[in-house]
Amino acid sequence: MSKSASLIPRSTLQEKIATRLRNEIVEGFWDPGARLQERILCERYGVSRSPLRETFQILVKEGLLELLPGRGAVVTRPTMTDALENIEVIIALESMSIALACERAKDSELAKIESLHEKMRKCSEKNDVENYYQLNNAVHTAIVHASGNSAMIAAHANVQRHITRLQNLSGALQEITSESLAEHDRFVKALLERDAEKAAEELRAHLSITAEKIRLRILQSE
Amino acid sequence: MSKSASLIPRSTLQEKIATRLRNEIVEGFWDPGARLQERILCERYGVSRSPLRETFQILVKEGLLELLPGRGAVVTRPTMTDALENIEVIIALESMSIALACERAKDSELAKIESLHEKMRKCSEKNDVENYYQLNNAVHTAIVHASGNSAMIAAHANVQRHITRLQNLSGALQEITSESLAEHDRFVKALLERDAEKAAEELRAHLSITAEKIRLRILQSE
DNA sequence: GATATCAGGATTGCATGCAATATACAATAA
DNA sequence: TTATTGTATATTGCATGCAATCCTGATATC
Repeated sequence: MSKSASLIPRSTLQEKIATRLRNEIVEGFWDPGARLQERILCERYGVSRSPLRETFQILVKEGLLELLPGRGAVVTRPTMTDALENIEVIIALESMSIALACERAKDSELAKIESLHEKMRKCSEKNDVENYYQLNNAVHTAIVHASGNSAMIAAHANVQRHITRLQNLSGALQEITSESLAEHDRFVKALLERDAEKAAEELRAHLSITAEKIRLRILQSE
Repeated sequence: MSKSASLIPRSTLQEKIATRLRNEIVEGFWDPGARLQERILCERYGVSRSPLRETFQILVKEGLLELLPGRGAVVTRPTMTDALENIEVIIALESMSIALACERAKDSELAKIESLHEKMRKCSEKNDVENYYQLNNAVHTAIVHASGNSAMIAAHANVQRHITRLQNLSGALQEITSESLAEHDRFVKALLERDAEKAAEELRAHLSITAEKIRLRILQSE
């Protein structure tokens, strides 16, 4: 009990800055295209340039920043085309996840998903838009977690972040509709019955409709 | 033609270091678990600590390094369990990609894939293991590119890297077998016929066999 | 012999310094 | 006016400095 005194790892400065800056970008505090000057962020977060610049590299990898050599960091500008590409990746990851979840997830995990789904239904009945979105995302995330595959979870989180950001920036992509809820009903039911093929198909169908809506938006804006 | 003189962006030091260090880790020059001391790498690459430390953050995001606060950078130790998780993500991404490619890819792209496939067949006939692996990877990567989805391409590259690394570290995961080649034949044929459903199914079947082999290895080693 | 203690040096985390580049703006020319 | 040049300032890219922490190994203790 002597060798390593600090088994509880300290949290690093970059982690903290990354968390703050990431949230501020995803929530729209910094506009897409905005230039992030080092001096200003250093003052804002009360740190020096070294940990800040290391944080920049993290957020570049997350697709939230772009680094222009000699000109510093710029907030990326997510487009509807990006959203469509991301949704297609999400379809791939979530349909695989739900199939794996049917085979592997513990009953308690499935029960948890059902409970989130039911809460979401309540919100839809009360027309509680804010919580509806959050629970919607929570259901999808929970399904990926239920796959028990941490690489899948990481890949999904990376892509999900962009969708969330575009929802924040451009108003919600999805509305509360009875169709959407019915689709959720179907894939959750199949999941609870552990019918992998059906669950994957229903989830794919649900997400494809979102993808189709985005395609329409892209056509409109051209 | 005056405002921005440097439209051709300079390459940054971190990029160069990242490329070198990434290759060295993937190719096994630095052992898994090895501690990377800043001073040693600075001398090796002829740079100072600032750009090196920024590079560390990049490779952490790529899953090649781990940063232990106060103790610096350590090369990650990929396991067979990781490989299995990664293969499952690859199944998700590639089966979606091949379906999209059936719908969208240009004839020339499909022809390119066919040509890679045929080259691979030649290597298998000549028992040219080295090139067989490379072409095998090239076929899979080309299919993802043919999806025309850059988010998919990026996600796939991230995961593929780990598989490649584990192949380098632990000897090849796949051998040249007539079955494996026959599987390739089947999904390439379906792709050329633009039969999305069949192509996805055949590719999934092919990759699932790799996954199964990894599962066996995991069981053996326990 | 095994474990604990504790300097001393090495190494990291963060701050700062310096030169090169980019930006902003005023003066000038077309 | 609009475009162009020159210059001062701001900003970035990389190097270095300093204090806190970690590691090593020599000594002490059981």
